[in-house]
Amino acid sequence: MYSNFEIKEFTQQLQNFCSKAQSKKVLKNNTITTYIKNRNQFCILKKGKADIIRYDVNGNKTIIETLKEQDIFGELFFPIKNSNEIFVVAKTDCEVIYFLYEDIAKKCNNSCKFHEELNSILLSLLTNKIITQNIRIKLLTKRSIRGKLQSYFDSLSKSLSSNTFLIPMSYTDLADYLSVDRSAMMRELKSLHEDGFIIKNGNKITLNKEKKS
Amino acid sequence: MYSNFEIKEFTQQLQNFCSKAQSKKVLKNNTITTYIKNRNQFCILKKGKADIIRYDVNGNKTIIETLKEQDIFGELFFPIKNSNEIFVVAKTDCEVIYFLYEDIAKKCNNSCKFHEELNSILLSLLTNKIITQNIRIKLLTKRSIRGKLQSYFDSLSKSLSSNTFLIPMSYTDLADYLSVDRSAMMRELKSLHEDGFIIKNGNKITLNKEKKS
DNA sequence: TAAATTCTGTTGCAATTGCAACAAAAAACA
DNA sequence: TGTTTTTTGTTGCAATTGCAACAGAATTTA
Repeated sequence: MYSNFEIKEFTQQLQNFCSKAQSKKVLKNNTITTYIKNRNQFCILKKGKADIIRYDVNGNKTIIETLKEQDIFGELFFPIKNSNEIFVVAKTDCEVIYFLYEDIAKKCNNSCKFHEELNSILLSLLTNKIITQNIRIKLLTKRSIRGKLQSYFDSLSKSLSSNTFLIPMSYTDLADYLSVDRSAMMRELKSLHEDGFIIKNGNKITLNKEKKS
Repeated sequence: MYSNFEIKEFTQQLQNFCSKAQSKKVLKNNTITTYIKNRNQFCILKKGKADIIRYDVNGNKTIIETLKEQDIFGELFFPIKNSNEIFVVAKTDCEVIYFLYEDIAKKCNNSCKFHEELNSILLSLLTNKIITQNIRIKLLTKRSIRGKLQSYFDSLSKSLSSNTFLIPMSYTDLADYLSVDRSAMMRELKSLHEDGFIIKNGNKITLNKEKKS
């Protein structure tokens, strides 16, 4: 598997190697891409943060995924029925590489080194995505809001190697991400604080390692 | 992307091409593999059905994934802390191909056609996995048991192109898969039936296309 | 800098869900 | 085949969660 650094190196150079890979810059709060039926677009987030969101028929918003640098996304992963269902929205100013699967992933006749490496890089990116999704699924399968919060804090704490951290999104978005009611989540945060599992100070959380469950 | 048929063709021949890919047969209810820290095993389910399950500290069982033929799994996708956390259990008699990532995915010097194709096939398998996971996530983010059931029935109905179908697992397992209490789920099934959204007859479900929500 | 918008924190209340427990049916086993 | 185990279907009750609504803080926009 490739390291984050190697992947970054490669994506930075992608356009030099392949004219089919295009890039664009998208300002904060703008739509990076919508999901279009029967198009097979891959995108790699070169810079910035973005959310993949869905609006259901009732207008309820769900954050499907939160994307960070080097994350991959695109229609290939969502066989959708109707367009206008899924959007990718820039949370900060972003830079995106995008290309069609057909244009780039097929073997070229002269089996160039570039395409070989691209294949390997894609493998790495996809594996990373699967890992991220597994973490999300683990979290969503927790039966209670408390369990979801603890699972989320746990993975955040692990990935940052610290018991104290800032929640990297608003509590409103966190509720969407955990797929629970915001006010119920706030109530549960208070209760976790009162029970001594966490210390909450605004969006700064400190886990109490003594108390585990 | 490769079709299911092409992938099947390829996996059947995998062992002829590569001595590192091994296979084994596992009888129903036996453990196919446990997840071992720092080992990078890929497995492809050649024949049969299997579940990836997790037991948490309280002994609660969660079905993380249900695997069917051509599905891919392995440690690469679960960065786990402790072994003995995740198991893959055969639901029917199974045949499995397994190999270490290191042994097989690295470029070989003579850039053989086989490795090139393997890389492309892996890309296809991983993409399929991501799609499956996205369906699961979509389902799990539904806030109510009713929503989860409808989302599940919907995708089942679509993949089988029929409004009538048999649930491919027991209701006990379905509750695990949807991550809800079984008795509450049974209650909701009854209510869906009474409200005319479905006709339930044992494990046979018929969707009422008139009623949509 | 003022106005508008979004986010946080809170609460009461109603609806949903989980838990526990049990009997009947079905499936697995020996 | 008869016995054991698992699954289904049900219910009462308690706990959790979602919904609605609101005020104040913080942030964004003009």
